[in-house]
Amino acid sequence: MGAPKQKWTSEEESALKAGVVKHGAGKWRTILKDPEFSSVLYLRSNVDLKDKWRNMSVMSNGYGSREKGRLALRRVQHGTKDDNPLALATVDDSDEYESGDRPLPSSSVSPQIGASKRSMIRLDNLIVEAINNLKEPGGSNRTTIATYIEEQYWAPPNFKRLLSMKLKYLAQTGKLVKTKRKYRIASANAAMSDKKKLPAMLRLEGRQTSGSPMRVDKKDEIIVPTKGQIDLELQKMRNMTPQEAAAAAAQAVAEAEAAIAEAEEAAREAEAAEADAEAAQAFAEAALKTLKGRNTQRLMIRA
DNA sequence: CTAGGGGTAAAT
DNA sequence: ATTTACCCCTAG
Repeated sequence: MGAPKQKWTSEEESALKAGVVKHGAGKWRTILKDPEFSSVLYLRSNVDLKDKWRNMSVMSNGYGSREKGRLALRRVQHGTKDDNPLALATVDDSDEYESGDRPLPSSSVSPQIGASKRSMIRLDNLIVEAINNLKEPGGSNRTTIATYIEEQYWAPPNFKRLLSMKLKYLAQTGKLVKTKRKYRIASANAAMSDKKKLPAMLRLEGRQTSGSPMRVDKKDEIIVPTKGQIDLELQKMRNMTPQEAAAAAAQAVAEAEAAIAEAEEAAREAEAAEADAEAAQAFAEAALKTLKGRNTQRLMIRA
């Protein structure tokens, strides 16, 4: 009935995102068929892709389609659920403080309104993915992480700055542990004030090429797709050559993300909706700019 | 096939 | 209780 449950790995999510950027949202079967992604997504069906994309959209953005009923006022239900995403600001500690010990008071790192987060899960995921995939014993330092992400994806102009900001933030909130300039994913039971929410992505990609005994039902098929939707900007991009489209889309997305982060940084106290609106606008502008202008050469490449 | 509505159930 | 992954079905 339901399903045996198989969490999507970050590789799969990345492949899906890259696939959407490359072929457009909705071309699930094409993405699946693309040798570029099939190595990662061969266990998923076109419907899985569609559903996953739906879930992802619903999460990050407001509501892609499902869960249309509820609105943004999700926080504070019965006292258990108030995570505090934005702990930045307040005290700007001067960078390095190497002692491998972070205090993390057991109660309320900072009061926080905790109502506007909905926007920046992306870079977080990228960082986690980078650390996970780099698999360096003591963790990875900022440069290594930056290099990894830059190689796998398209790096925004101010990426370095963003990354530093993010890293600092993640370390502050205990999602990452910083030791001697290296970052590790926080372990499940460490650095968690109370029972806040934790990354929960430290599973080690348990899926391998060999046929797993379970779940070999009716997967893989191959056919051809037709539609897509994402955004009007991306629609237009589809008329370009695949490479141009990929480059333009990648840049637009990267810039939109940068805009999101900056919007949040600048107006941390503003509503999430506000930031989202700005991001959407930035996205559109970036897309248009890229469209009519230069052909960026950078592409998203996945091995 | 795809979008999207609806649902079950496993994780958290 | 919510989130997440998968399934199913229908209309287009």
